[in-house]
Amino acid sequence: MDQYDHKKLEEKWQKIWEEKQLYKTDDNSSNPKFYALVEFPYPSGDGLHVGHPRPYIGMDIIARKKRLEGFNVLYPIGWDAFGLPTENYAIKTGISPAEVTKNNTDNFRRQIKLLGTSFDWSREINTTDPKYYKWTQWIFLQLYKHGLGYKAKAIINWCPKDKTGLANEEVINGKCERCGTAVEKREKEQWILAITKYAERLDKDLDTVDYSPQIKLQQKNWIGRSEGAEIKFNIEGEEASIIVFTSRPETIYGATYLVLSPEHFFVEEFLKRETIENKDKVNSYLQKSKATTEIERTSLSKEKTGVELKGIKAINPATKERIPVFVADYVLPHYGTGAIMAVPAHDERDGQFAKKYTLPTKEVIDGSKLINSENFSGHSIQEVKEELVDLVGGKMKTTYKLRDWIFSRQRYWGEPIPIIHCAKCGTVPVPEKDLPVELPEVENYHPTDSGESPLAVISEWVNITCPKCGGEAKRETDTMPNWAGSSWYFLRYIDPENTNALADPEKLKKWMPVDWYNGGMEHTTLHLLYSRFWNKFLFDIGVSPVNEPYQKRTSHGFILAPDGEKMSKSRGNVINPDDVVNTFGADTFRLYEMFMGPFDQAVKWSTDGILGPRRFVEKIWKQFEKVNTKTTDKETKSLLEKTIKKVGEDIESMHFNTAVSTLMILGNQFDKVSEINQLDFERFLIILAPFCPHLSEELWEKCGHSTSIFAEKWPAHNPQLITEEESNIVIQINGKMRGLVKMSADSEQEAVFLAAKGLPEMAKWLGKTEPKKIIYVPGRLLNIVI
RNA sequence: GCCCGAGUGGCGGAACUGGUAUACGCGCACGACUUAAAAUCGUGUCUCGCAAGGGAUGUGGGUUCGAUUCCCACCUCGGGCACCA
Repeated sequence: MDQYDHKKLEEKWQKIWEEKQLYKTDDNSSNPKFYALVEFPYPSGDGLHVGHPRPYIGMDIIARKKRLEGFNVLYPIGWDAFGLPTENYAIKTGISPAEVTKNNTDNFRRQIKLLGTSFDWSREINTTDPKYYKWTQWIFLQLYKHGLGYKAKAIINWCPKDKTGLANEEVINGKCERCGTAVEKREKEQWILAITKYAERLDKDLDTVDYSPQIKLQQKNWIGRSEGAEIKFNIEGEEASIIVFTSRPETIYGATYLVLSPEHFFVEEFLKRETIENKDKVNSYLQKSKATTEIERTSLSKEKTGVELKGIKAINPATKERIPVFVADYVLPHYGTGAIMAVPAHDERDGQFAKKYTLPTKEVIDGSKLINSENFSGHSIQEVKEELVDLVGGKMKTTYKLRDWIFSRQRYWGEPIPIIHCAKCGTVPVPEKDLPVELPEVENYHPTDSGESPLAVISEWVNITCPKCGGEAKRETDTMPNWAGSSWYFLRYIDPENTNALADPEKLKKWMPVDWYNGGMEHTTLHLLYSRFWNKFLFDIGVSPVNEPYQKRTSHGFILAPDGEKMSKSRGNVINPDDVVNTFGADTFRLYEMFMGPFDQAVKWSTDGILGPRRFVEKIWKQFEKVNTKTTDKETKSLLEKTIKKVGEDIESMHFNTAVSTLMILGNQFDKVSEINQLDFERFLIILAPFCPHLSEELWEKCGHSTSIFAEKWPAHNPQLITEEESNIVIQINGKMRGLVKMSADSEQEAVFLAAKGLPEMAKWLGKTEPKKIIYVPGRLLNIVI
C-alpha cells in the first residue's frame, strides 16, 4: 500500500466533486428537504483564521450525514461584505471598498474550498452586489410603506475634531479611536425601524422554535417583557402631569418621590419655567450625565446621582401626598416612559438614592400582603393590583426593554437608503423600478465635516428630480447598517439569481424554514433578533412563507490562539488554516477542529494536539490492508455497531468531540485484530466520511466502488449485537465503590447481594454487621449502607 | 453593573435522566526496532501511602445511601450590553 499523501488525495477528490457537481442542490428533487445554514463570514483583509472553519465543518458534517440519510440538502455560503473595516481600509489606502471586497472574498473562497466543505457554490451571494442589495433596499421600502420605518432624533457618538459620527467600537474610554479627542454625544435625525411593534411576537414565538435554552433565555431577556402599569402623577398647581411606568404598581403607597431621566422631554419644559429655583444646578447635572455611558448609569454598584427640580412637587395619586421630583441618570429615557415612581423600601436602586438624598422610605409590602396602603392593606398583591391601578386612574401596560432599531449610518460602505427628499412632496420612496440605488464612486470615503455620509458631496448623485412632482429633490445620503444584508440572506440563497423578486415564492415555500442554523454566541441577540424581525415582517406581507425563519438554532465557541488570547493580526497570534491544511491535510484539520473540545465552548488551538488526529488518519489508511472477506470477530463487530449508533447520535447533538473519540476507539480496536470484513469496514467508512470526506472517498474507491461514498446510505446499527448478556454491576459500601460483579443485567437485588457477599474483598466490610440499608439500581449498582 | 455560559490530571477534554471520576487525544517516562535519530509499535502515567486505606472535579456550605451533575453564597474566566461583525 502506498504512502498516505493528503495533498494528492485531497486535490483529486475536490476536483472530482466539483466536476460532478456533487454538492449542487437540486430544487426539483423529491427527497425531503433539509436547509443547513451557517453565518456567512465578513471577508476581512486578514483572511481566514482557524476559528472561521469550526462552524463550517460542524455543519458540513451534519449536511453530509443528512445527504447520506436521503435528504435533499441545501448548504450555501456567501459574503456579508458591507462594513466598517473595509471602509476604514479604503480611507487609509484610497483603494475602493469594492475592490478590497473582491480581493478578500477571492481569498476567503479559496481558503474555504481547501477544507473540502460541501457548500453549493453555485448559490454564492454577496451583500455588496447591487443585484443583492436591490432587494435589501426593496425590503426597506416595504417596511417604510407599512409604517415601520420612520425618522427621529437619536443620539450618536460625535468626534468634534474629526467632525464625524463614531461607532461605539471606535470610542475607546470615551475618546476617539483615531485622534484621541473626547467623544461627545449629539442628536441627529436618523432612520429608525420599529422593531418594538414586533416585540410581543418575537418574545412569544420563541416557544415555537427549537433554540438551545440559553439562546432562548438570552433573547427573552433582551426583549425584556415586563407587565406593569402606567400611572399619571399630577404636578401640583399645574395642568402638567408626568406619566410613569412601573412593574410594581401595588407599591404606589410607598412611592415617595418621582425620578425623570435627564433626557425626559419634561425636564427641558420645566427649565423654561420661572418656578424652578435651581436651574444652574440642574443644567450642569444634565451636562455631566451626557458624558456618562449607559453601562455606568445603570450600574448597581455605582453611586446614584441626581438633582431635585426645586420648585415643583408631584402628587401621589394614591396617598395625595406632595412628593419631590428628581432628575437622575439611573433612569433611562427609552425604557417605559423615561420616568419612574420611586419606592425606596422595595427597590434597591431607589433605596440607594433615597438614602443618599435622605428621602422618606415607606414599607408597603410584607411578604405577599400589602401594608400601610389604606383600604388595600392586608390584601394580597394579586388580588388588588388591578383595582389599585384603576383607582389611581392608571392602566395596565406591557413594556419591553427592546428598543427600536437605529438604522442610519453616515458611512459610505453600506446600502444607500432608497429615499428621496423633496421640498414639495416631503419624503418620497424611490420607485421600485428604479432599484437598486447603486453606490456611486467617490474620491474620499471619509464622512463629511458636517457628519453626513461621503455620498452627500457627490452632487450629481444627490440632486435628482422628485419621482412624484418632477421638481428638484435630494437623495437620502445615509446608508444602512451592516445588519441589513444579513437580516434576510437565508431567503436569497433559495433563489439567488432571481431578478423579479427576492426569491421565487414556490421555491421559498419548498425550502423555508431553515432547518438548522448555527452561529456564534455573539450573535444571539442582535443579528438573530433582527433577522427574525425582518422575516416576520416579510411573512406578514406575504413574501416569506414562514412566521419563524429558523427551526433550530445552535451556537459554536471561539477558537483562541495557543496563548489563550483572541486571534488577531495585531497580536500576531493568528494560525492560518492554509498552513495547517498544507502540513497535515484537510481531513486531519477537520478532525482536529471537531475533536479539540465541546463545539459550543471556546477552546485554545494547540499545535501539538493535531498530531493525534493525524495519527488516526494514517492508522485508518494502513488498516485497509487488513480488509478481506473473512468474518470480523465478535468483539470488534459489537464495537462497530456501538460506534455507528454513538457517532450518529453525537453528530445530531453536535457532540463532535466525543464522536471523533468514538471513531478513534474503534480505530484502536481495528489495530488489535488481523482481519476486518470488507462490508464492515465500508460501514465504518460511511460514518467516517462526514468527518474525513477525502480519505473515505479514496478508501471507498479502493474497496472497488466507482460511485461516490456520498451516494450511499447512512448505515443502521444492529441493536442485538450491542447488548451484552452480562454487565458489570458496581458494588458500593456507603457510596464508595468496593467491588464489581459480572451478572445478567436483569438480576434481582437479592441475587446481586449474594454475589457481592461472595466477593473475597467484601468480607472485611460485611463481616458481622447487618447492612442498614441496600439500594439497588437494576443492572448497574448495589449500594450497601453499613 | 446587568443578561448568558464555563471552571475536572502537566495540557485539550470524557462521564447518558444523581450511580465505577479522569474515556479519547497530546505530552512525559521506560522498553522494542535502528549504527544513530526520526517515524512506528508496546508498557506506564491524578495524588499521599510499604500496605490497608485516605484525598482530589474553582472556594465555602447544604440536600442525598450516593453529587463533576441538584440547591445557596462567593471567586475567576469567556460572550453580549443595542453604530464591530
